[in-house]
Amino acid sequence: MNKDYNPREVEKNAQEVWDENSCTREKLTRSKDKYYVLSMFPYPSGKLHIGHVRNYTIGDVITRSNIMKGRNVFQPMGWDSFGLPAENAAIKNNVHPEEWTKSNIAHMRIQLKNIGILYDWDNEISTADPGYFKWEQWFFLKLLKKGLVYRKLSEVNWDPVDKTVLANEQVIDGKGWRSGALVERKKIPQWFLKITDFADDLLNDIDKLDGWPESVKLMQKNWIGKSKGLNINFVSESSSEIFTAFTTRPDTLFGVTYLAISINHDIASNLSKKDEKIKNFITKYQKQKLSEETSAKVEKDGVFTGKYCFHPITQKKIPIWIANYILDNYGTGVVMGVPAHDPRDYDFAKKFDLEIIKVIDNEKSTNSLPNVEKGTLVNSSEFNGLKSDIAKEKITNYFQDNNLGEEVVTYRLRDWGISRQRYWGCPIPVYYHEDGTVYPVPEEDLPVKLPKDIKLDGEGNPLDRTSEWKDITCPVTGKKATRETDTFDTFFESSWYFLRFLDPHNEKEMFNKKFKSWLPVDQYIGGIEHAILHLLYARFFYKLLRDEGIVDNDEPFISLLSQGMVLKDGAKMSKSKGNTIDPDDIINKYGADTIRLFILFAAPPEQNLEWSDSAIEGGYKFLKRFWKLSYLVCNSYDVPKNKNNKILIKHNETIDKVSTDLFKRKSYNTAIAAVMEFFNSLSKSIDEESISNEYAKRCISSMAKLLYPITPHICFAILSEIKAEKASNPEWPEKIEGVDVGQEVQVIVQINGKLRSKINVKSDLKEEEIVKIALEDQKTKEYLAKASILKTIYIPNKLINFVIK
RNA sequence: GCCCGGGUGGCGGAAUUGGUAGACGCAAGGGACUUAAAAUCCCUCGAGAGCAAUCUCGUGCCGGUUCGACUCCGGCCCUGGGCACCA
Repeated sequence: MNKDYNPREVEKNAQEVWDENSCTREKLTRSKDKYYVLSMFPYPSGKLHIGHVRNYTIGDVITRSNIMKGRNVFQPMGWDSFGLPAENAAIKNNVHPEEWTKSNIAHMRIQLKNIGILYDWDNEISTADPGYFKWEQWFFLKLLKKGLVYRKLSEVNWDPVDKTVLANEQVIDGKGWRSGALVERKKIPQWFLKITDFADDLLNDIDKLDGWPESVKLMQKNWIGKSKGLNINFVSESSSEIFTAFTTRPDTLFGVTYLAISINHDIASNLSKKDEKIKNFITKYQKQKLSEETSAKVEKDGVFTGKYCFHPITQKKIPIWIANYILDNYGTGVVMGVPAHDPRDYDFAKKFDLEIIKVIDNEKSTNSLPNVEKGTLVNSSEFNGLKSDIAKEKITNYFQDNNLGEEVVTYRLRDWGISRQRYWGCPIPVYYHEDGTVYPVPEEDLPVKLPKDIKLDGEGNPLDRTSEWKDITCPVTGKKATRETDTFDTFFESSWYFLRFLDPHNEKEMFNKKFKSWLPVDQYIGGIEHAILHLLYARFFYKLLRDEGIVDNDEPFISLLSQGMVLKDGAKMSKSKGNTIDPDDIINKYGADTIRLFILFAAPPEQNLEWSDSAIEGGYKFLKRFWKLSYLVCNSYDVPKNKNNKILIKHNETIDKVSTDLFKRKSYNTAIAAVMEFFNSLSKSIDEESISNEYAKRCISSMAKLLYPITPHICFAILSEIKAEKASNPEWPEKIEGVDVGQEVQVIVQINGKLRSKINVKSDLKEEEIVKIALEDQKTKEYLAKASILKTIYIPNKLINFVIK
């Protein structure tokens, strides 16, 4: 051990030892005490960013602390290597996506190794590897056979200049990012997975996810959005046409003053054939994207169809409009307009001067409309005076009994569109005959690989333009055929990667059943931005795998830690803002332990983290002090006798505290604070020479063990110096016995809830005795002098509150 | 707009089940060491009043519940994430 802390040397030594001792294959043969730690694998964008460092440091703390507790921990790492940035780089720098991706991976792998994370590198995977994506093609064909996959027309962002489909992020203010052309909506046939068949399964199983944050579970529940409502039939005046509107608020039925239908509704397109005005309206808004967000925010617009229908109860005539804010992928694409009780309908009615009838009364509604709250019905004939919930039920029954409508259950969740018109993705393994018939690629021809020789210039879809790849002869019929040129959504790859990690080199199957016992993943760690889509798709995929008998359980991730983002100057780090931090710079300057320490100390894991250059310096200083003190204790501290055991009590308290923080609370910042506190006390005891050499060593060793999961390199070096200890993955420290009996505790004394005094008492005293001591306390006496005690509240070992007059 | 988080000193944060607000750290100020600087070490550090003991106020804003509220309830403001083709 050198006198001075040299992170570069310390880290190199430790990493060499860990590298040599890795034996993943042997580990995976045993499932006793198995613990599968998974951090969300990165997209290989080129450089690790601080968010990755945070994610992977948390994963490593969980991994190392569990190894120390004797668990058999598997922690893999790989690459989510298909995706848009590779194509963008190809267009910009004329480099092949594969080449670009591979060199990024090579660089980022080194970066990860430099942080000292204990990965099972033998099991590394890359999703762009045909050995990986072969199995998702194989699985897709299973689903196709089962009828869980279908094709339908669906809208995309179409850049009319580049003749290409754009991702949402490539559309800026409605214009294409490269061409600047006004982006249009275009309907093309695309593949879908029937996730809606599993809506109830996905919803109900959320209750099994005890180890997930409530917020994430709630977000998923709301996303699935199961709701009971009523499909109401409105009969048209002029013909026998029926408009079925879905509503979750039958209680507002008497407030309906118009009917609004979506521009994509069949009736709308029929009318547009005859009416120029309607045609223009539809053409205009068909070019614009309509999401829930735009539906809420868009300037409401509409066109009157000239038609009316009858209110199903009052028989009043109601105008039918085509409106730009009606979603056609939720409900029926027809909405009953209730301006008084829906903000969007309100805006619409105001603009077109439609009638507004208030039918719900509550405290809030006295003078402000629209009012979405429940309340008591008014202006609703025989339903007047009923509360919303009862009215909903009665009105629903009325409709069912009179065949005017039907109670239905709807979901917000939509089927998962998995087609992407991109080159850098996994080819969808089907082909088409000239008549359009779909054929699955025979299993023995899998994987369908990507052609290497392609032209990527931002125009069109390269696969569509590569006829050597696209045009084939049908292996079954010998007829001319063309391959599917769409590739999978990259969420497809990340929905099952945690299986493949266990058996990455298997050429015969997706995943061998002997690894089943390693599932589900015990601890999953990743960014909160994935709370819905990725996690929902992975849960869905797991159920599909279960139904195929590939896995045995219902849910893939037992416990989930959703980490917050890393901010600089209050904003998300991004290249455009120029506020990025390169982890390499920090590691070069201070070492990996410092960045690990800082990133865990600066904020609790699930919260956003504000980056600070000066605070990182503080972490470095602490490690230097820790090194210096350890050196002193190991080399030149020689005090034979222990003078008091306060510091030993602190030793024990710190072990308790850090154990709870690491294993139960996942509160790494407070665990570090506790160790720092202990360090300060120990430092003082050593200065005062009140602790013996033997106990000082014991304290240093415990501290190195407590910090081992967080700053493993320096702790490895210090434990090596103490010699008696196992330096690599040591055991979790134990308390010193017999030092903390008969402790004193501080009890605070409050008068009317205000802190007035503090008393020290033995922790095993009874309530009466403690109250007696408190009443004798000088300060308390002063406050109680002229008062009478109305009530005494005692919280054991914490406080006494005298309520006085 | 909707769904889910967050708001506490100059800054990052702590307070685990409603019970001492500000642990731990950063920055700042003062001091020691040094020819000097760096490094290191020591002291002070929410606001106001007071010579002091000490007192009053204080956890985004307004109100409520409670002996007691950063914590629970109602309303509002600001801010981060998600809204289905970024991953």
